Amino acid sequence: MAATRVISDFSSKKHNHKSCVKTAVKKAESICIDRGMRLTRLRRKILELVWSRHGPLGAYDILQLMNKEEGKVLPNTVYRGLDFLIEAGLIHRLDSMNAFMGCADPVSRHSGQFLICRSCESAAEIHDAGIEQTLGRDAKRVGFSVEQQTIEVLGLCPSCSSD
Amino acid sequence: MAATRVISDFSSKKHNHKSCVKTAVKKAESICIDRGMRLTRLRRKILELVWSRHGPLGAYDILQLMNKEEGKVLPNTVYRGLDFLIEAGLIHRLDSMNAFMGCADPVSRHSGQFLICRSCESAAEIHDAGIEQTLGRDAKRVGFSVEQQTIEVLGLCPSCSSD
DNA sequence: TCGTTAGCGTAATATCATTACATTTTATTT
DNA sequence: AAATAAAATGTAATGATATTACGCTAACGA
Repeated sequence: MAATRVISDFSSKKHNHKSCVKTAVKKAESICIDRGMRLTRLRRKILELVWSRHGPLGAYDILQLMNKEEGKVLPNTVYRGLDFLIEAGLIHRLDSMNAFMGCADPVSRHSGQFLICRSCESAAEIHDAGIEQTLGRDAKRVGFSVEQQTIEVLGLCPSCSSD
Repeated sequence: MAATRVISDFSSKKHNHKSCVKTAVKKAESICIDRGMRLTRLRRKILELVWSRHGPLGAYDILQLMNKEEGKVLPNTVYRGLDFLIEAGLIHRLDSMNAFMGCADPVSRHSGQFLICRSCESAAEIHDAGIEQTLGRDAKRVGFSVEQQTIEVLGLCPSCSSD
């Protein structure tokens, strides 16, 4: 059985977050160049804002940040940016929260698997190929062909568990 | 490894759907009596409407049906009914669709695992204990304590695949 | 450099969900 | 049976999330 990868763990309080964002933007730039996609100023800015936390961020939160840091921006603009970033695999959408989160491994295209803390709203992304396979097998059994998986686990992160 | 159970399969076109609804309501009544919960006229009606399809139904769809079949009803009323039914385990919420679907096995409490057809919007519910276990083990590895799982697979059902 | 396409600005609107408070119904106590 | 308490429902307003439509501009490809 394939190993489980932790794509992004719950972050320690003292990590240098700016470098996370920087790394994410670098990866995004290189991916977009490779694929002939255009990471415009606006899109890059939205990506940075999504990465402002190690957890999901709502579209209207992003909108607010945009309005603070850029000029006036309307919802539509943010959603367009988010759509592009999702399309490019640079962020994931967390359906159970109506929120968005940066992907630390955008090179390998995948549906995200998330552990979401209901207390501090941080989240970790993992990738367990076994789950993917198992779901695929289950689906096949009833004649269903899989296109996309939503796997989101709600609970408490290590630091909130210990409180 | 525990076997995968199909809780509700994709329905054949010729099945007698009225009997599905009837069965669901019977189960609901017996469960509520057992647990001292009150399945009121309104709640029963909402349960029936959720069961009007073998697939997820939106809250405002239900609202519309309510307005047709009962007198005037406001959103709040529907959401309250849905909250009760979820609480009771009689229906599930599908986060990826903002929609609700009846549970054919409400006796055993569980988070649902769904295969959702993007074409005809029908859905099947399965329960693969292995996935639950595996996710639990993955979570434990990073110190996360699981409370609830959202597992929703989007794709094509057997009959839409063959078109 | 011309025509086409992709990106963005802007407003309006659609869709999904909750809050707050009044009223009614049901259950519990006396 | 009457008084009280608790649960359910009625009603209006509002909040939160997301999309549509249309026009303009910037970038790209021939």
